[in-house]
Amino acid sequence: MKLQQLRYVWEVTRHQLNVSATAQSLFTSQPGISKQIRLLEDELGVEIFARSGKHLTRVTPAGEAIVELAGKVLRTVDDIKHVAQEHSDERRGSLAIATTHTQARYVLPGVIGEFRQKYPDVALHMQQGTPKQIAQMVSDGTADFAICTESLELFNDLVLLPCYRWNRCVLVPKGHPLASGELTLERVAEHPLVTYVFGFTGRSQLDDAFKSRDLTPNVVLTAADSDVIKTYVRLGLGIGIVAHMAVDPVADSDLVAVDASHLFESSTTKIGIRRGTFMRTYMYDFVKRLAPHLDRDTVEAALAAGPRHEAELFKGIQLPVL
Amino acid sequence: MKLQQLRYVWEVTRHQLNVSATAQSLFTSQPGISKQIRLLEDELGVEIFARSGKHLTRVTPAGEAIVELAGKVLRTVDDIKHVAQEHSDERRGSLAIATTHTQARYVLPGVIGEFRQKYPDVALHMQQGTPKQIAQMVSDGTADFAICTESLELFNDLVLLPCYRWNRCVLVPKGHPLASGELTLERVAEHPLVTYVFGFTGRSQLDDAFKSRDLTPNVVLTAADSDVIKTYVRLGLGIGIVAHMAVDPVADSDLVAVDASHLFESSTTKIGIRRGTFMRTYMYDFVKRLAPHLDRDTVEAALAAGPRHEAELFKGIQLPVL
DNA sequence: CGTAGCGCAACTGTTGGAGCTTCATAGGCA
DNA sequence: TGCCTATGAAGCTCCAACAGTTGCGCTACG
Repeated sequence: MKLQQLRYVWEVTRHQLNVSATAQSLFTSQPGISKQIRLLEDELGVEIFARSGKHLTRVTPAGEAIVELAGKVLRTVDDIKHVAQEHSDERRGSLAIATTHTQARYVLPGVIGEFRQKYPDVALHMQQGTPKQIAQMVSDGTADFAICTESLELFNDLVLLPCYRWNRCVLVPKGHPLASGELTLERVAEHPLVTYVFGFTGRSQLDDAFKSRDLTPNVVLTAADSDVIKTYVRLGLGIGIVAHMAVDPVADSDLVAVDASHLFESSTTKIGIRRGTFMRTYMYDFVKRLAPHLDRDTVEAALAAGPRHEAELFKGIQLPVL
Repeated sequence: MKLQQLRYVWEVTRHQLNVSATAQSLFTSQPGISKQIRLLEDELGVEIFARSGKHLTRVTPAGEAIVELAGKVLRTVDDIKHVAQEHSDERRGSLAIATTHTQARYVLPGVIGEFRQKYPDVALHMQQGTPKQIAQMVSDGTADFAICTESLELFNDLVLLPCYRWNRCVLVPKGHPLASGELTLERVAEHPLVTYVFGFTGRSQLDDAFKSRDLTPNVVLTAADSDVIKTYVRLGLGIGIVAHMAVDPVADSDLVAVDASHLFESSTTKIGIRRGTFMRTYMYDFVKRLAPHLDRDTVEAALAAGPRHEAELFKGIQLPVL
């Protein structure tokens, strides 16, 4: 058994069982991969992929387990590389962050700015996606950190560290009736709404609030992106409900942001890290810059805690509110 | 990075950094191993071993972490092989049991007899050692199961499953004053004792009992082996205190065994399994034969539970008493 | 001062990968 | 429904790289 073989098996499953595409992405030849996979199957005495004729159609039950373990091996190998790099040059390395638009655009710039200044030799990779994709990436080992508000709890190989809470505001054009007077859910529900897609940036809290008052909001447009929402508010399509931190007092001075923290439950943005990952020093530093209460000891304790047990660590902690 | 390189690094550390000895045990040449380790160190950019001249003297701090991760990789690779074998032939494989003399000699024969009958193609390996060695072997991956009464809790990568409780008895030659009359700690303390070495077969419970009554037992000989203890009792060196199950009504009919369960706390024998191991079907079966309350679901739940949390699973369970 | 034990160098057998060809399937289209 | 083409996997051969072997010299330690 060779690492190369495990890598091929893992990558082929990640490329929808398309060997040629896998070969291209790995800069090697298709026959090489086919051959190595065959060799591995021969050695193990089990078919990993089911074939119909010359096409790989699906992963066998044995293959499922093998692929998962192969992933574990590859991640551990990555950890070895990280450990080595940590000991040879602790300021050099790479950091892959998977996050949603709102975090990437409005929260992370400050943190990343400071971080780059301190660690100019750490290559930063930022990937955007849906909360589920983000969680998947970290679970896979494609990314180191998942930073978002939803869906992270779906993967129980992720340790979740609550970072900060945030509230919503209603965004209206200047002169809009909602710009003045007391803001109530009933008044909000009278207007067409532009807000986040379900599964994004605390959308469920929003729905819950309306439902608890038996109101049906008239959502005319949803987007995964606060900037898109603002654009349509400017067009007069409706009023926007966005995260408070997504409002820029200068760039958005043509709009009026009315605080809505009394209408909706606040949401908590968390950082998700795969359990068992080797954490570089600069990774701890990044987390601390994102959420000052998450110092190295706290994060280590959470990573060491058993599945579903890290929550207890944060019982008494007051999170910052953005 | 090659699996071979990781295997070499791991094996060299397990051979006290003696490359030549490692080469012999792996049936390869010393320069081959040296070369591969060099190559790995070059690739990682870190020294794994510190050298003085041409001798490997110790493992560097970076090396410590790398060796540990390499071990993890190798164990996962073994798991892959096990998975494959489970799917190709679920009745064939191997099972390595590490245990102490008392279990191997008096408890396991019955279980292993039945087991062999059902799984004739599973190669059984039994290794004896001190409880600490046993725990280390399972933690290493050298053995699958650790079966003993002590020290297993020292390794927190082991999941501990309580199997059965057992009591002690006092073993005396026929006609000995202790053979009749009520057995008390005070009377026992009047005689020279032959019993288990500390760290073996529930020795600590024994000491605790005497200490709680402010008695100092006169221990004249200790052994790791119930048979050795019996031999010296026969020689008249003193009275023996052994596990109840270590007394054979036929073979030991020349001695008198007086039940001492009212004098000493009962001990619990546990089975230790490394967290995250892939368990073959026949392994679950073995565990169930050893302790009927440990069915597959229970064991799986315990293996999935976080460190130090599996104990909760067994709160309400009444263990069999041997 | 002798020996255990490592590194170096030249050599060899093995093997992983490239390139081309062959073969099987899926899907489009009549 | 049947034919045809595009896609994609496997077989084969050649080559280059490399892991492992053998023999030898060197170093450290008892």
